[in-house]
Amino acid sequence: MPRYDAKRIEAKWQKYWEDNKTFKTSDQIDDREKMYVLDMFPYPSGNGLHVGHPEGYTATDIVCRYNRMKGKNVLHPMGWDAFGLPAEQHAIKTGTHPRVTTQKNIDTFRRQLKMLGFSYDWDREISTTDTDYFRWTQWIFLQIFDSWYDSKMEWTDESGKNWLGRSRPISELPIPEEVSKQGEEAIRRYQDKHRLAYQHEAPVNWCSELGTVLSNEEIIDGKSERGGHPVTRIPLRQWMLRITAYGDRLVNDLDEVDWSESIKLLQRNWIGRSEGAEVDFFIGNGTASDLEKDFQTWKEERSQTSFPEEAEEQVIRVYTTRPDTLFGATYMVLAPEHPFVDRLTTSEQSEEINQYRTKAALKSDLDRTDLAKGKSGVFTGSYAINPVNGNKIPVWIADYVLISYGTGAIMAVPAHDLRDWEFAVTFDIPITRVVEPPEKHQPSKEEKALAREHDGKTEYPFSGTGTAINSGEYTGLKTGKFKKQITYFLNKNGLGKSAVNYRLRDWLFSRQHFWGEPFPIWHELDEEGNPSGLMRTEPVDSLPVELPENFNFKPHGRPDPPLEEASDDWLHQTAEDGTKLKRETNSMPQWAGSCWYYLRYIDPKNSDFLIDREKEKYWMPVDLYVGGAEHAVLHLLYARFWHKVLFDRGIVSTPEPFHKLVNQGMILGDTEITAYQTEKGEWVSSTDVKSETNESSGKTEFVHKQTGKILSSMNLESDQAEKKGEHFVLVKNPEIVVESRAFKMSKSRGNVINPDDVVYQYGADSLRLYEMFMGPLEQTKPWNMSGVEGVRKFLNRAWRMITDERADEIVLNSAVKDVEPDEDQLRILHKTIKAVTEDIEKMSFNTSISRLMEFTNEFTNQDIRPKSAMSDFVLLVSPLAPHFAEELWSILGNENTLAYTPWPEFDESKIVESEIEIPVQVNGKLRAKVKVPAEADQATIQAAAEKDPNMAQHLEGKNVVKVIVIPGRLVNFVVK
RNA sequence: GCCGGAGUGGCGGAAUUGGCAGACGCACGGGACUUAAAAUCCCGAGUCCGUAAUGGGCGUGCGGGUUCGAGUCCCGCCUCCGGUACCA
Repeated sequence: MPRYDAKRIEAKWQKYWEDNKTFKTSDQIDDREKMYVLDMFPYPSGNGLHVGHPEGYTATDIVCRYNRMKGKNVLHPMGWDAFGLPAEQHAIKTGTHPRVTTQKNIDTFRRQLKMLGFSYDWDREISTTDTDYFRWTQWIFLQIFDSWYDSKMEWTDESGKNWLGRSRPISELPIPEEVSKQGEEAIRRYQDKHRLAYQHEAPVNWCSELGTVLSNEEIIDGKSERGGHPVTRIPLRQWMLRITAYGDRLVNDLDEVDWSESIKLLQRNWIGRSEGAEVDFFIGNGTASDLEKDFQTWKEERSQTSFPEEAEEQVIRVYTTRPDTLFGATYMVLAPEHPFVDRLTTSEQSEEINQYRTKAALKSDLDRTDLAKGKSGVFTGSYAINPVNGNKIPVWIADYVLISYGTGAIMAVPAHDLRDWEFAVTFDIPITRVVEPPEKHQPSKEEKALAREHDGKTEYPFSGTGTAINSGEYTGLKTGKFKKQITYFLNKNGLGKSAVNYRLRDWLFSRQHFWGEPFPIWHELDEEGNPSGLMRTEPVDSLPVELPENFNFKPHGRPDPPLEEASDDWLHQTAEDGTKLKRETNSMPQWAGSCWYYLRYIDPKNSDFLIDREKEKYWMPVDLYVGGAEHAVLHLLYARFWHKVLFDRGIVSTPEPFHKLVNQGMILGDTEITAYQTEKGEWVSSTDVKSETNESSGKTEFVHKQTGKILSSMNLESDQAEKKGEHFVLVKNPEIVVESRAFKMSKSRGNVINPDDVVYQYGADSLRLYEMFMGPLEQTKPWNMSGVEGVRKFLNRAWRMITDERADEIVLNSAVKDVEPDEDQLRILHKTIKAVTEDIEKMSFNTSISRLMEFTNEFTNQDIRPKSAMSDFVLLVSPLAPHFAEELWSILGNENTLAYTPWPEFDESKIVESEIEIPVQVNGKLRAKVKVPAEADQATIQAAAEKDPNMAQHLEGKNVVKVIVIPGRLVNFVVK
């Protein structure tokens, strides 16, 4: 009668753990080794938990439970990344305050997580929306606001490590004399320009129909996701964080962390560090006729002074990674948004230029991508002088040059840059070759694609390195050497300097939303009530700046933030000196709260500081961080950046926050078999079907490749299809190929698995076990409901191995006896302990479950099951199926939770077998197996193999050339 | 296009990092128990040839190579998944 009853057991132990605070981590630091295991905290959406969440959470839970039993002091917290758009959109629709919606969702998530039996210390729960939490988010923002980056500062941290570059208090920023001469306000503005948090006009996606600003994710094909309304890009005042200052350190410190190489590479590519030079090209005062003469004078002056920090009006500054190709620069290109465009445009060209600029401004990023096929641009009518050879070259504008990268202007070397080549060919601009490819060089695919016929010859661009030609005194130099020498020359003559650039842009840190952290910033207003551009910070002791109450969530229809409509007492204030102040009305992006939550868990209730110094030193860094790969770039980059600022400012002690990172793979829906039919019901092989996006409706359609007819798709049951050769085909019509694959879970596809249902039907331990048994943690895997049933059957079996299912009371199975295990049993037990231990250490949970299944299979066949072996087994399953294990542990006669019972140790000597079976091969093919003593030497093994009756026929009449014997492994006869 | 990851039975996946391919599980087939079903237990199973085996051939996306020996290493392709979009 007492079968394994997951529902009863799970409720019982969840209550026990909660009542006894079994997993509470003490506030006191002790001398045990620490282990900080962190999950990426979820955004509590209205849909509740999906099966992807428990995957990572189960993995970390196993690691935690295992390490507690190993005697470590484990910190394992959970919380909520609870600011975000959906709650605000819900508020606009219904008027319900986002706080209410959010609280409701959090309650659902918490209930669901508790139902799965994770060993979180719930006393440390935090939400980014708690005023007590975002008080410190704002405080950190003020630290960033109060910092400037001194890239030249050399310093040593507490551990004795040397660093170059550090964020320092803005009060330590050296003020140039010409600035301080202009007085207090000039100094303040100079400081504001150097802060790590600064303001900047940046384009936003404005949708006038919806009356709101949209994020990139809310735009599909240049139209709003909701309603399909047009979106335009308009400039708006925004907050930026100077993450590029940390570009080098964000790249370098990746060497210090234990992350997969592919994630590190992803980050490196995202940062996209490149080395090159900045060079000034002389343009004079607009369209001067004496350009060449003025150039000589300018060059003279420059050689006396040095390369100026900021370019003057009379030069175009460019960034290039190939200063060695300077002699081949035959034109220049400015981004359409470049501030010099107006000045450089001649009256004849102005109409064309303006048209082009208007067109470019309307283009979203996507349109620009569409335009990637082919180059467009307009000549400004003006010229610049190439500083190395004095050549007069035309200045163009083109949208293949981006205003946001480098200096927003390039020198174009068509012979050695594929984009410049394409542009020059299109507009018939001269091409000068200045690099000779290495002798055996063959043009690459891309280079071949751009071939042109010129003077009867086929010409290709060449973007590689080689030997300089047509480069004056530098001719004959190899590219690398040339770069060094020319950079030295440019620097000496004040014409250029070496420079580093990043693909990474400064972080756009403001959003035009209500449901986010307010900025602790006041703007000073002048007599007319307009912002003067000067700012004040909210005093630290009056943080947090809370969101206004009684707010009307309906959009006000302007691009500026919704908080502009907040009540006057929130929005305005008069300072003690009588200055009128207006609050910053942008809010922080959702990333803000997730940038430092791992710190707050360590000391969640501290009301004096964001984290206690000693606790931080004990617990940081996070030892294991598990989450989805979708955060591999942005979240991890932003959090690392904040952490480094806090490190520089002495608030945290480690340069990196997350030591080991693991990304769990996605869980797909159940495998679907799809077949295609014409309107008339004729089957069409999936190999003859292509999918297309319908232009007008935006929906995906299936089209017959040969006839172009629209097809319908239908899902089949698995017994309607079978494998034939490479493909699956219809059982009834094997000519027809069908598709068999698993898809991402989505509401629209209707293949979403709800964890609540799985727990209801099979229990939390089965869900946990199945998610781990599916395959390697980091891999993408399809869900399969009967797999859950499989692990459930395993739990049933293991339950029966220990208890007597047929008894009326819960009692031990009569086979379980208080006796010593025999030699075989000991070997199985110790082999299992060893394998499970090593697999958990490797986070190879799927194989550790296999081991436990093998153990169960072995021991259910035994008539006598020693109690000690059963106890060890229960301890081994406990991290994976904790409720199940706790219940069996108590049935085995133990009083307390097993959560802190020492992990079983294995004894290698108990594992070795006295006699082993060794495969015997002939020419690498398995022909026999022989039993030999485990420690048999080569000669003994070979003799045993030769004696084997099966071997005689294989060796008969053959000439044995060589015999390979690997003791303990195999024998291979090489014969002719 | 570029970057990254992956291709092993009907399916999910294992394989001391060069040494018995297919552990473990699902699905499937056969049997036992049962009046019957569920549950449970036992047996079978990569594939082809063969009456059978302790038989033989072929088998880790495809084509080559290195090696006594390759799922694993090297060279050249193909397919799928994920990321990214003119970064000078």
